[in-house]
Amino acid sequence: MARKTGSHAEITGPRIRAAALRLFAAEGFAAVSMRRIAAEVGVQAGALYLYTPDKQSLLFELMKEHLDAVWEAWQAEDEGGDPVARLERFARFHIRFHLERPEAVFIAYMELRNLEPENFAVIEGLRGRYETALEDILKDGRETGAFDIPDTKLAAMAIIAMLTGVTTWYREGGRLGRADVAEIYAGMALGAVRGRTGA
Amino acid sequence: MARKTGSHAEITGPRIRAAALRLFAAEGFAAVSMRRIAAEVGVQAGALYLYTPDKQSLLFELMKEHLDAVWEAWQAEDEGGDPVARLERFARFHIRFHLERPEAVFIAYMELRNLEPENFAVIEGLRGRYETALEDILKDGRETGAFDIPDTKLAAMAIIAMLTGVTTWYREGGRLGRADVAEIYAGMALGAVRGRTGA
DNA sequence: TCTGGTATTGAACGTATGTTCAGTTAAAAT
DNA sequence: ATTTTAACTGAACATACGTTCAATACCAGA
Repeated sequence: MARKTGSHAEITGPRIRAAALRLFAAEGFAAVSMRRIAAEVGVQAGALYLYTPDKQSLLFELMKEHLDAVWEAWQAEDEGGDPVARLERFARFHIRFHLERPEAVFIAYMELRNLEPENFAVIEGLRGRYETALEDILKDGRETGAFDIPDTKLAAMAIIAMLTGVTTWYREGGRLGRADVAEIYAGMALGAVRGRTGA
Repeated sequence: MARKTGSHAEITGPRIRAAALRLFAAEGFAAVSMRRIAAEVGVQAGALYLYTPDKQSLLFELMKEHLDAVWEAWQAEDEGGDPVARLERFARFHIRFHLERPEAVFIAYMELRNLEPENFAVIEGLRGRYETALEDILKDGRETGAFDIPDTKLAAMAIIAMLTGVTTWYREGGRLGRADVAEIYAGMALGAVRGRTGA
C-alpha cells in the first residue's frame, strides 16, 4: 500500500541500512549485533525485523546496492571509443566513485565470506560484470596495439586491485586531494598496460 | 624448561596456530570459535589456553609471524643497486611470497579491525616498515630519473595493492603458473612507474 | 611399582547472540 | 469519537560464546 511522503516507515528503513553500513564497515559483519544496529537507530532490536527478514539480508542488500550503483554509474559514464582514453576515464571514475563510498567498498570486498552461498553467487556475478567491463577495454586496446599485456584477465584484476586499494590509505584533508589522487592513479594504470613505445 | 624433541607440547602449539590460520582465513576471526579451533586440533577448548593466553593473542601472533617473515625474506633477497632491477626483484618477490602464503596474507590484510589498539599499533608498524622499503626504492628511482612518479608514498601503496591482489583470484593449477604471474605483475609494476621515455 | 608433574578433560560461569511474538502505543481514516 | 492499521516494545527462547578450574589421565624417571 502506497503511503504519504515522510512517513516513519519510509525513513526508518534507510536509517537502518545506513547504520548497518557504518557499523559493518568499522567493525565487521560478524562483530556487530542486531542490538547495536538498533541502538544506533534509536529503536529496539525487534523493530529491525519490520524492515529486513534477517541480518544476512541486510548485508546482502548493502552489497548488492553498492555493486548495482557502481555498474550503473559506469554505464552512464562510459563513452566507448579510444581504449587509452577509455581506460583513463575508467580509472578516474573508479577512484572518484570509490573515494565517495569507502564504507560500501570495504564491505563489498571484505564481507564476502559472510554471505550465504546463494547470495555469494549473486554478488560474485555483479563483481564479475564490472571486472569484465574493464577487461573489455583492455582487450580492445590490445587489438589496436595501444596496450601491451599478455593476459587481459590478469591485467584487469591487477588494475582493479591497485585502484580499489586507494580506500585503505586515503584520508580526507590529507596531503593530496581527490582530483590529484585520481590523476596519479590514472597515469599509473595507463603506464601498467601501455607498450614501451606509447600509443 | 627445555623438553625432549617431539614432545606433545612442542607439537600441539604449532598445530593450534595452523588450525587457527586456516579457519580465520576461511571464515574470519569473529566467526570462528575457540571450540572450533580446538575440534580441528582434536582437543577440548580449555586445552587451547595452555598455549595461548586468549583468542586475541592467537590472531596477533599469526599476523606478527607473517609480517616478520615477509620482512626477513625481503631483507635476505634485496641486493640494492639499480632501482629498476630492484623494483622488478621486489615485485617478483612479493608475488612469489604471497602466493605461497595466501591464508596469512588474507588474515594480515582483513583482520586488522579485530586487533586491540596496542596490537593494532604493532602490526601497523610492521606493515609500514615493509611499505617504506618499497617506497625507498621508488624514491631512489625518482632521483636517478628512472621513475616518473609525482608521489612516492601513493605509488608504493598502489603497487603493493596491485601485487597483493593476486591472492584474490589466483588458483593453483589454473591457466597461468606462478612464474608467469610473477613475470607479468613485475612488468606491470615497472610500467606503472616508469617514465614514458624508458630508463 | 610408585611418584611427580605435565597435558587434558568436562563442566560450569556469566554474558551475548539472532530471532519471535503477544501486547502496547500512536496516529491516521472514517 | 470510534475504528483500523502500522510501528514499536520488551521479554522470552534456544543457543553459542570466551574463559576458568577442579578433577583426571597419562607418562617419564626413580
